[in-house]
Amino acid sequence: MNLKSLSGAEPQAHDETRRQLLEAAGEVFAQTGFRNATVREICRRAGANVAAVNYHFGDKETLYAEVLRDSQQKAFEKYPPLLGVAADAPPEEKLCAFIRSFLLRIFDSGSSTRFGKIMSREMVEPTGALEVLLEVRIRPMADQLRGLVAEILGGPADDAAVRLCSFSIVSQCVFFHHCRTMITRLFPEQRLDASAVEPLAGHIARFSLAAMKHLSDPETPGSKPGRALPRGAAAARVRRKPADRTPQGKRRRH
Amino acid sequence: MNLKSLSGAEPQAHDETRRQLLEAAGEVFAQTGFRNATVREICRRAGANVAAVNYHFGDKETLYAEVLRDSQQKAFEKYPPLLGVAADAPPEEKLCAFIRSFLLRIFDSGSSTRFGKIMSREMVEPTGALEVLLEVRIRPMADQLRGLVAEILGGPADDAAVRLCSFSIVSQCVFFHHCRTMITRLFPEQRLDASAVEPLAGHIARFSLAAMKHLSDPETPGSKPGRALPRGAAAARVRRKPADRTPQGKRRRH
DNA sequence: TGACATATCAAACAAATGTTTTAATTATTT
DNA sequence: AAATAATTAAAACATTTGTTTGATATGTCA
Repeated sequence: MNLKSLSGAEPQAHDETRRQLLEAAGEVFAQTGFRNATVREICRRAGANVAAVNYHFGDKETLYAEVLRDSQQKAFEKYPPLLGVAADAPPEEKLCAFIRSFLLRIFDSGSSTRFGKIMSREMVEPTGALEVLLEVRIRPMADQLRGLVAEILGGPADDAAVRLCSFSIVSQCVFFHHCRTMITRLFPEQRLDASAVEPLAGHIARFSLAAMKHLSDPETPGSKPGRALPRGAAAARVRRKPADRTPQGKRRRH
Repeated sequence: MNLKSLSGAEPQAHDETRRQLLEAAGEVFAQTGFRNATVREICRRAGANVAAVNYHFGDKETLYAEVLRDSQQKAFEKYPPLLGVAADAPPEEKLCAFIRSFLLRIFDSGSSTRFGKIMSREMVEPTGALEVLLEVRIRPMADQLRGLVAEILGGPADDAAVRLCSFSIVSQCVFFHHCRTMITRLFPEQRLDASAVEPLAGHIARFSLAAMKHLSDPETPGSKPGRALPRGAAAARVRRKPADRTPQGKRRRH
């Protein structure tokens, strides 16, 4: 007897299992990462057999690649980099949109949150699946941002300066996601969900624009690049005192 | 017969194994993270038996906690937050030192690099060992930074603004470590080791100081906080076309 | 030297996990 | 309806991995 027809939740039973696997895998991978995720847990959530992943996707890794591709596509479909601004808008306004979209892609409470979570892990522990995404999505986005920054900075294009400023902008965006754990523990009052996007995007945009507009002001301190570091001053080491030598493990029976 | 005395590399054989375990564990944990690291690999590098970790530390987790404590202590001993500035120096100068120390702690090519690598992973996947570190090291450092920022911003202390600016500063520092993978692939020419610290610190300091000095300038765009988002515009989804239904796995024999 | 605590080692254990196998079931086509 | 292909299911497999065990060796101290 067909169990599916009894449960009565499947419109077409054709590749329903496959879809549910993808869905469940998205949750699990986002929550625990590629390596920590188990195909058993994925199949359990999908209501499928343990062998289902291998049957439908070949192996765990291809399933993961599929999930990454899927979540990335959905995230960028929903929040393209220049969401809601005209093509001829001034670069400052485009930058605001860029930042806002970036944060939305990370903080959206829907299933596209997966993208942010998975990307966070890919940063620390990249898998093969990152390669394609890098060329297809990340590099074009990086180019786009550098273009905006160059426009805003004005004057003769200094590649290094443009790159560094782009880093500064992106870093502020990813920070709130990557360091979420730490931020939440240090500042429990700091909201870190979709409702936080507007204020955060506002701050990042204002901070970065103010910085770029006045980066070359002569009065700014800290702009002495050749400044040497008094390294020796703090290099004095404290000798570690010999501590208790008893084994730290569970007490042995001797 | 004593193998150690034959190999002739141990000054005092007392807790030499323990020390070597700690050293090897530092490498392995930094390289692969807590969960991916195997005690077998650690013991192999330490030239010890598989049981050594459990004998000397009880279990893998306590060993990890010990490694984190150790690397954190070394990193902050070598690079305290306000490395090389006088106590009565102006806040701008202190901020420069703060940023430089932060980067040095992350990029130092010695064994203290472990601290940065391990912390990166703790961010994404925190373990119990993070708790103590948070209160002992991170919170004081966060307070210190907020103090500096408040001084630099001047005027009436706006807690939220101070916090956001602190985030902006720290985010730029951790970015270069956390997103190392991506940065290196996008910009192979960007150096990301100890030699990069001075230029990076210089940029971050200049960028952030310029931002804070001119954050409340009226001419800065992007400071319209209530700006609504045209959400509906991009929400149109593309229907996925039904694709080839053949199983993706290894061909079955049927 | 002999007794006792400490340390090391090889082997085994137990649990987790990605994958495969074989059979049964369901869907599709002839 | 019969035959064939696609899918699901239960069990087993093979490997990895943290930990434990029991024996053996080593160092210390009476």
